[in-house]
Amino acid sequence: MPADRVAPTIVDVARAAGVSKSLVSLAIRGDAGVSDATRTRILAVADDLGYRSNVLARGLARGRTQVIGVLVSDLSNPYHADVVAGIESRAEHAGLGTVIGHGRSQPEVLAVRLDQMLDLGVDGVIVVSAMLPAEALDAAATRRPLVMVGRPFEQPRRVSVVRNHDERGAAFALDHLLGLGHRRIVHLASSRRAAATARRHAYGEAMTRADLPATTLWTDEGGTAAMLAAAQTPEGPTACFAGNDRTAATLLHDALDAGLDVPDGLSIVGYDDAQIARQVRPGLTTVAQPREAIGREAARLLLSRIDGDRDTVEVTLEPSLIVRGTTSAPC
Amino acid sequence: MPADRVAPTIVDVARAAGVSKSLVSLAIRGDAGVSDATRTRILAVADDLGYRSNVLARGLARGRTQVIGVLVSDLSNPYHADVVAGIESRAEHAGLGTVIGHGRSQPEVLAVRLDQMLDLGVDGVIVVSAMLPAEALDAAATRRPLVMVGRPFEQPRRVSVVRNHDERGAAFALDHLLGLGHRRIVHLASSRRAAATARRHAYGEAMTRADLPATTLWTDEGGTAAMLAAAQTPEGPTACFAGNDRTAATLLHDALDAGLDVPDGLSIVGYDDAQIARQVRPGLTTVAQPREAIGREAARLLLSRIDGDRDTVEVTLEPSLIVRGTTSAPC
DNA sequence: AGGGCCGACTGGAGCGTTCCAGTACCGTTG
DNA sequence: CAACGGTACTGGAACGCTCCAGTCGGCCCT
Repeated sequence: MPADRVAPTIVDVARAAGVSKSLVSLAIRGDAGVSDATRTRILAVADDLGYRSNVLARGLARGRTQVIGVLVSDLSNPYHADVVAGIESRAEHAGLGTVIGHGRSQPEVLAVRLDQMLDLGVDGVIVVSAMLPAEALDAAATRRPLVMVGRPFEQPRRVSVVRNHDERGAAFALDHLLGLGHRRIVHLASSRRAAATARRHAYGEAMTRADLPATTLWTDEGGTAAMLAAAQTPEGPTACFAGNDRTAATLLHDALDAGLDVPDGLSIVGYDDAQIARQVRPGLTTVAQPREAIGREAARLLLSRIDGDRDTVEVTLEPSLIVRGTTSAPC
Repeated sequence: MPADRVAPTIVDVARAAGVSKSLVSLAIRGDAGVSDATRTRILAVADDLGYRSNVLARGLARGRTQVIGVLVSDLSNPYHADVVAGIESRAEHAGLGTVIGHGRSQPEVLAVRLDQMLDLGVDGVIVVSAMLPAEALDAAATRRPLVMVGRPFEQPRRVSVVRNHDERGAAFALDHLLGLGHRRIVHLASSRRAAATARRHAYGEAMTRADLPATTLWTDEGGTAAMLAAAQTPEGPTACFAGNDRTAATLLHDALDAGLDVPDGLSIVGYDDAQIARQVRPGLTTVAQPREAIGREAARLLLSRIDGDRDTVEVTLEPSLIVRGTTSAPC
């Protein structure tokens, strides 16, 4: 294909093959009702000319582009990357393309990107971000099917949700610590969003069930320092369940700096199995979300919505505990 | 806008405003030649009806979609995220949308995504990945303007390139070490790709210029261990210039494990200012690429190509040295 | 007063598809 | 042998927009 020649259209193929454009269209889409001989001839000619069907024109005529959009709030978050990989593999399997919109963790940018993707004609959208208000999600959902990954900020209507079971994950973490023999376990929280809140509640319930007092400290109120000071007293906590890995990693650094031994002086469990959990030393014991599975499930739900299913559902997937080096029996 | 009503078109707006669809089109695109009174009336009506211009139809009619595509090989790489942010800010400034295609570090997936984005009708593509063969890039470049970020695997024709000045960055690192008084400086290499090779050569030249012997060790040949063993002898190296931060971080871990003091027993400099450079302790001294600037520059080049500029150029941007805790004067 | 010009606006063709209502031809059947 | 049904194929309308060639007044100039 020489440079800069205008791309061949279906009519060029039709003319070259000596048939009508309608027949070329049918042949290319693999429709029945085209004789085998004609089909192979048409396909050969199309290939020969370097013909590529124009998605814009097809989208205009059919109202479908065979492309789904994925809106992520933070590209550099490996959690998002894994979810996206799951989405892509499922979409690809169904013969759909995927484009990604990047919101740079800014709600306004996120909203703009969402609109842009819908304008571009995607058949549906998966939102991997908890930063968008319910009204923006609902507005988008009136245009195209929409599935959201993670706990929504507020519960939108008309939107399916896929997320990990935060309560269960927190319970895993607490069972692990309790099983090791810890009794004085503190929760270090750093966010008041939905997922963090669920984890915090589950912590409280696990402690209550074990007949132990629950204490939550907040990082934005100096909780990390308070936690460390307490841990160095004889009656202080022997373990900490942090709301996420970043919080846990910071605590770990500060603890080591303060001369505390981890895990022997203080056990730490995080949540998310973020990249940092593998990079700190000792490696962080944490709760892992089934990220790719979450992505695949989200794509599955979206595809069924695109195929006309009108129900919006909520799916929770099971997380799992990953034991690394920051937990041991209290001494 | 009640749910599921079909989206209003330009004709609906025209009818409601009592003008022709052509005039609506002109008014909406801000074309001159529409009286102010009529324009405001049309815009009000459009807004009222919740009209959104159909990008597919516009793209079909104009041959332009006002959207550019960004192809990245690895979403979870923060370097890529920063470059993308730079691209987006420049594109947004020019009124263009951005969609991202994700290649999951697999050349075949990358190629498929590239085709898909072109099919979708993007006006141009920026490739942030060195994994695509020159022929795939050239093929894509015959369809739309294409700019690539980073050193191409092989040099494609018809493609503009934006990258950091690896030679200069390596020279910064070496100047820093030499300035501190180091004389026995080893290079630890882990890749034979273009950027790594440029850094290696620049290391060699800097050493030659300082009249010192150059030694390159390869990680895939046990270079890290050899490096550490040598560093513990009296006449061994006092500093190491690593080809990238991942290699440097591994060396740092292993050095600390082996009981070597960093920086006093061994100084280490990395390259890239990856996330990990900030996470290790002590923080890694490294060379930072101007990532956002690279993205903005790539977008600028692409926009000018889209506007009809036919020249393909190659732009190198200046990196900078970031001094953290892994370098000090030799003792 | 007539011609020319300019600003505001219109109608229709065209972009590359899909979809629908046909047509032509063939073999089967009563 | 005419009616019928089915298969293979065709032509044109439609999708929602842009673009181009006009039309229509009103104003200025000579």
